[in-house]
Amino acid sequence: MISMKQIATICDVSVPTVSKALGNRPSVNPQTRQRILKVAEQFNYRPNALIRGIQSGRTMTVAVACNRIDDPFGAQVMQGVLGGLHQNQFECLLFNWDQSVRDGKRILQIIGERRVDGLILLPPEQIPSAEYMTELRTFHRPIVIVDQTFADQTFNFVGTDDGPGIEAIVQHLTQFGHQQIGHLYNDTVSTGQIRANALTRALAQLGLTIPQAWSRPVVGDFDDSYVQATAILSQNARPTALVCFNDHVAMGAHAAAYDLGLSVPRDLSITGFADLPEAHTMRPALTTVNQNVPQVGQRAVELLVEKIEQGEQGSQESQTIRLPVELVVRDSTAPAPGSLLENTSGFLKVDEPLSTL
Amino acid sequence: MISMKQIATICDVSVPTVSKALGNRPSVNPQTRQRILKVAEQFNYRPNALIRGIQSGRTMTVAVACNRIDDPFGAQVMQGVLGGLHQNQFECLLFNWDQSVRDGKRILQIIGERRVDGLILLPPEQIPSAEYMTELRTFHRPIVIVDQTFADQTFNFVGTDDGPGIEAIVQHLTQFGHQQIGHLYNDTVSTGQIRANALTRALAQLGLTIPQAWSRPVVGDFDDSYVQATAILSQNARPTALVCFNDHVAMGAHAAAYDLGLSVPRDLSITGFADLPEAHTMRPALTTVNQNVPQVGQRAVELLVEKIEQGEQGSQESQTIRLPVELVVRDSTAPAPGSLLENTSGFLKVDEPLSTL
DNA sequence: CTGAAAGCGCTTACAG
DNA sequence: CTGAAAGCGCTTACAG
Repeated sequence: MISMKQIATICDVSVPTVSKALGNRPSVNPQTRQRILKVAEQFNYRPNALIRGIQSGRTMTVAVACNRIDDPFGAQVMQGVLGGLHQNQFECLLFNWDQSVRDGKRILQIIGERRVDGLILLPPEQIPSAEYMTELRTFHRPIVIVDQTFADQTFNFVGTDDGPGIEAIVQHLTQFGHQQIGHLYNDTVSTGQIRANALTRALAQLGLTIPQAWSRPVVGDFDDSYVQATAILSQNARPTALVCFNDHVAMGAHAAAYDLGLSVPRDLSITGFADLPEAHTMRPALTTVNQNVPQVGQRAVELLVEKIEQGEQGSQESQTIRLPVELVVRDSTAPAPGSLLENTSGFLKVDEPLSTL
Repeated sequence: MISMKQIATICDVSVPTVSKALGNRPSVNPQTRQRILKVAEQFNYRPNALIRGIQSGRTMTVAVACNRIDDPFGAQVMQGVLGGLHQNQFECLLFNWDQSVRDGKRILQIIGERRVDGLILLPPEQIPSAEYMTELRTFHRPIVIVDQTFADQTFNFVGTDDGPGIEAIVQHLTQFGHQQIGHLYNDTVSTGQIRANALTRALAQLGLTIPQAWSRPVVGDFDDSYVQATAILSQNARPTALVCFNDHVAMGAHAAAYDLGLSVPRDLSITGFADLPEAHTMRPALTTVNQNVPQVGQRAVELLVEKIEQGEQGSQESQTIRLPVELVVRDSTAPAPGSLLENTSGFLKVDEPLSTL
């Protein structure tokens, strides 16, 4: 690739003159500028962004660390992140955090060496290890964490307002006459804890509780929830509705019900959380809470860019942003078997948001 | 971030000495080295990778251009790509090609400015525009294109051996007694064309053809195929099996069948192509062809790295690599209604590869 | 073993 | 309007 020095030689001027001409600075003779521009064009000159990064102290690069890029939730976040970064002229350096840690390569070392301007952390599948947290602390540029909060949270955070989502689900199910409600929860992540608490609270207000036998933890996604749902649904006494931690857990529950010969939603209502594309494509389509996942990614970028631009003088306080949700009623929920409502509420089955919370 | 110069000042030595000490070069007094290492450690020194990139002409960065990162196929590729890059010590600069083009920002300009060592191109959803191709030609470093070939292909390519996959599907379906076969094809991409041709040919060898009424094009993914499948399945005479371009098209067909009250696989067998995670989680689980998608991504990286390391002297010929596939028989296919085989072949329903082609 | 010099590809004062 | 000089953070001969 041609350099300014080479252009300077060709045009018989000095490098600073080339720099000024190409940088559209005023004090250059129009004719000289033309000559220089023409040569640059001809040889397809590209300014070296690495140099610019060194000199300005701004690489216009944001690192994004994910666990698995093929996790549909993370992929949705990424779509928003990429959009936001693009709008702000930043580029995205993508890392698999687990992979680096597994190899004993410190991800923040790489990020530091590359002088990225900030870091977006996609939700780890589990509460991160102490090692992970310690490493985060050594990064002296803005960080935004997406979706999950950590115990001793002092990070910028963008996620979802989980509580109201669960409340909307409870309202929806109880309006359908469900009283026998089961729960597949994930208490290894903050969203799981919040949702579980919200569920218990919302049900309690209606005088309802979830029997131990119908409440089971899931950690992994599909396969694990398939096993746990099978365990719940194989009992003599079954719940009429199953509230699931997220859409993937709901898919596991759906598969378990299907394989047990149960009909969803006739025999069992199922709810998810997230509103991934699969919620729309599976059959029966999934009643779930829309988290507007790409929007979460977009906001994460906006917050990060704000922090980057504030630099050292900005308030060092970390911000927490939770985006609102909406219940999306589809076909995986129906009046409880035997309830008075049964066979009367088909009109509620629309594949669009019912309410904004 | 502390620099070598600052370390040099603190340790009262010259910058080259610091460089040698930190670079583990021999000719440094052990005591001097110790002093330097200690200070570096203490101030959390990180060598500036930008400088290294400039000096070595190798940024150890590969650009990956995708259309939508939240496309599950692309995400699976990415998982393999990230793994491969990590193994080879490269980092990944991720771009959304469409986004850049839409904004009139030339992606290769950015890539050029950042001096990436190579480019991996994830499959565009449609045959790329002339503009896209022209831009590609101006990039003078190795490029590997994944999954789709282009008309005037002279690029390095890693994808799937599509033909045998289709042949395996045909064999499987006809063994199940299917003679009335429908087809949802996508002839806007190279894989779609190859698969469609392979299907026609394989059926012809068995004396079978697909009636016009049962053959429909799909371009988009789920929604489009839902519409097309509904059109096919709403006719008086229905096929007993539907061969779908890929898993997402199969999901659309499955949803259409479900919504029409048809039972899969009793009334209709459906096959996909790819073996995305959804093929395993949907119900009935999808009979499909496993493309080993992450492996495709991994191979793409290996080929790219090879080309990068060869540099200018390597053969400039572009390579084409097609990975083998295997048929995965699950629950979306069954003996054709009315065929002699009906009710006799449950034993074939295993969620694992039947054969390696 | 150590450091002054030159260079990677630029930009930014500053002198002419 | 133009260019010599200094600097960004390094590395690599080379002289001492």
